[in-house]
Amino acid sequence: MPEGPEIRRVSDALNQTIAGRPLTDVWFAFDHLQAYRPRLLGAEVLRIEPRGKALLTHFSSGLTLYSHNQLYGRWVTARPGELPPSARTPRVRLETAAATAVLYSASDIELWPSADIESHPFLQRIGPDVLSDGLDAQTVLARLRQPDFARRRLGALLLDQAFLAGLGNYLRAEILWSARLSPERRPAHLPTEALAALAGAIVDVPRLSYATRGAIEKVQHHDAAFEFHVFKREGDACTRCGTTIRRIADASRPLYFCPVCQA
DNA sequence: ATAGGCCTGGAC
DNA sequence: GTCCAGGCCTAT
Repeated sequence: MPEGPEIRRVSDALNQTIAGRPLTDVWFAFDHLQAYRPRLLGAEVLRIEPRGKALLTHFSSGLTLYSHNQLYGRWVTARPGELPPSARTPRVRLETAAATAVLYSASDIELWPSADIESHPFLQRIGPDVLSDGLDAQTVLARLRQPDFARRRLGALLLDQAFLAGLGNYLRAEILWSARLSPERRPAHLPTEALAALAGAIVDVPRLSYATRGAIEKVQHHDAAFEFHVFKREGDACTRCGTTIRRIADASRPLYFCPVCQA
């Protein structure tokens, strides 16, 4: 599940179902991980921690499961003993007395000593999680003003996990629309009010998505309140000014925007 | 900054 | 089968 809000939803669900209990069974599709089964059986699932788009599952036996879903991985929970029917490839199964959690399809799965997990290359590289509690507009504003970030085009900057972890292709489009900014703009050249609007959108838009169940839920349940104003809406009328939404390639990814009210 | 590759699933 | 994708890494 792609971006920060969706990852955090998954993390919430796993914390509510399998955390706080000992593992009654554990299974990995990869032999080099399955070898750790004896060290995990009976260990407690302490908590599941989102870090940008990665998830850390901490166990009481001193191991941490690092997983990254890329575009295709997916965690599913089910009643204990049951395996959710899926055409996908199961890669990890965690079982407690309360629930089963299965990770499908993901290819980016590792077990680390919990004490060393912060030295994981991905965690070393990424910036603060955009959805973390302490992240406010002031913090984001200060980060936007750091010279290395301030010079970048917004279209590319917002995708860079080293700037803020958890933003992705739909959030960058919705943030830029919300702040009324073109992807060509650069923080260093923005007037103060525009910079403040950008910082505000970076804080608010992901939180709105998370609060309204995440974009993926919209596809699955058709009742999520989070609305795309531009993402995948090429050809639609801009909800703000009526102009036709356009799609271009930006940083090798599709980017949707309103050519009139985003300047 | 950009292209290409990797991995997997889904839409066509 | 082909192409694309809400991601990320490496090479240029």
